[in-house]
Amino acid sequence: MKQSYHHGNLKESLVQAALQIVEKEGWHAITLRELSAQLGTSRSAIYRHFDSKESLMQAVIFAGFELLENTIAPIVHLHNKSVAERLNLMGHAYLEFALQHPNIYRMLFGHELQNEREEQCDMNDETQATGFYALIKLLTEGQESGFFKKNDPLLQAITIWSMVHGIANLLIDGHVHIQDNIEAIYTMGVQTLLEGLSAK
Amino acid sequence: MKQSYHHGNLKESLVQAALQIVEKEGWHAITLRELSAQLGTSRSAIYRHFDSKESLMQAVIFAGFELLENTIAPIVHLHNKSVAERLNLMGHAYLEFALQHPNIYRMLFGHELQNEREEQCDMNDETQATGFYALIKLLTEGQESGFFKKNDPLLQAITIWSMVHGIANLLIDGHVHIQDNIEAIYTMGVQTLLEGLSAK
DNA sequence: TTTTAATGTTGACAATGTTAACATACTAAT
DNA sequence: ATTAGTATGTTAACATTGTCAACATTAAAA
Repeated sequence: MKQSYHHGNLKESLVQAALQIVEKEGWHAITLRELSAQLGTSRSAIYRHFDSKESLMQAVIFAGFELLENTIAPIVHLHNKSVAERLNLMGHAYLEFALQHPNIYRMLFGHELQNEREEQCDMNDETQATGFYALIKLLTEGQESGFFKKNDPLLQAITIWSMVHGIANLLIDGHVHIQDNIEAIYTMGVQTLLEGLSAK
Repeated sequence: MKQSYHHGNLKESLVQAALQIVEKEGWHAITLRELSAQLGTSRSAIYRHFDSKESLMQAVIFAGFELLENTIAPIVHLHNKSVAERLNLMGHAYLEFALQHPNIYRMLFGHELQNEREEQCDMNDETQATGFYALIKLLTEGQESGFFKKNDPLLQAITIWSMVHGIANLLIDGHVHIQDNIEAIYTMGVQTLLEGLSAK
């Protein structure tokens, strides 16, 4: 009978409950009415904490990026591993995140929430897009040590990201159905990024 | 005053009008009521031709894939060009399609219409996924002539598709903002697919 | 001509995000 | 401690959407 009139922690609870719905059913399944019901509040209590559903989604997106960052960031700092090895681990962790949390991944990188994402995050800010800028830094390091071709590291980073993002999307959106061969696809992608497809 | 009671060509008109809405505003903007209004029929006339909105979307998706096929297919048969050149042209045309018709591209490859897509198209059918199987055939040819590394051409095809699909998605979903450098990104992608990023 | 099938219309329903008007609880100043 | 003010929560209502049922009109078939 703790049904106090005030929830006490509604704002954060809304974000977390929403994030769980995203994880399970995708962000389209988020319904303000069901969300309220789940938390035992009324339909429009949310409007005391967020201007709109869009505004709530911004917070959910932010929480989602934190999950991704927490997966990737630790790998960057494994200074005992080689640049190549760290890149490989990053790519692997990134893909695994997409495959294990496809609905969150789609929320983070899909088109429909582009406005909400840009409102919340500035991807040109190095302190926010830490993963991408870590990738660039690793590539620069790798060039200096003679491991990678000398070239614009930004372009190289986009190329690598494209490959992994492409693999992730093709898999989670059902365009590629090679059972259990996900590892083979990833390996082929890495090998191609390093050595290319040309003979010799 | 040709306002005859029967439209005469409603089914096809619905698909075409819907496809135009997709092109301009994305498939989410499709509203059966507005669609009907546009065609001068009543809101539920559509149910004489399609079981549901989902069923209409299947037809729109099919029409969209035809557009893409018409862009790609001719290139496959340029037998006077080398395999490498044809692959390059295919990739370029594919990316250009995605950039010029982002909303159609998202409808065709996005996750939300996965059910509708699979209901309509069997991507494992060589006669339907002609582009993908043409890619595999080109790779097989290229391997035989010694241009490409000997390897599973299916995996190679997925790798190439991943790269182009990844570039397309990063660009049309606003994750990469390098003005006017789209060509540079594509070139870097192709070069990497061929030669890899490793030095030496 | 009559019957049947195809096609189109109108009215209604439930679900959703949102707002306005009202209610309750916590906080701070007197 | 009382009071005023603010933060938070509730209820009722609205417009929009896809969908269905019941009815209307035209075309095709017998």
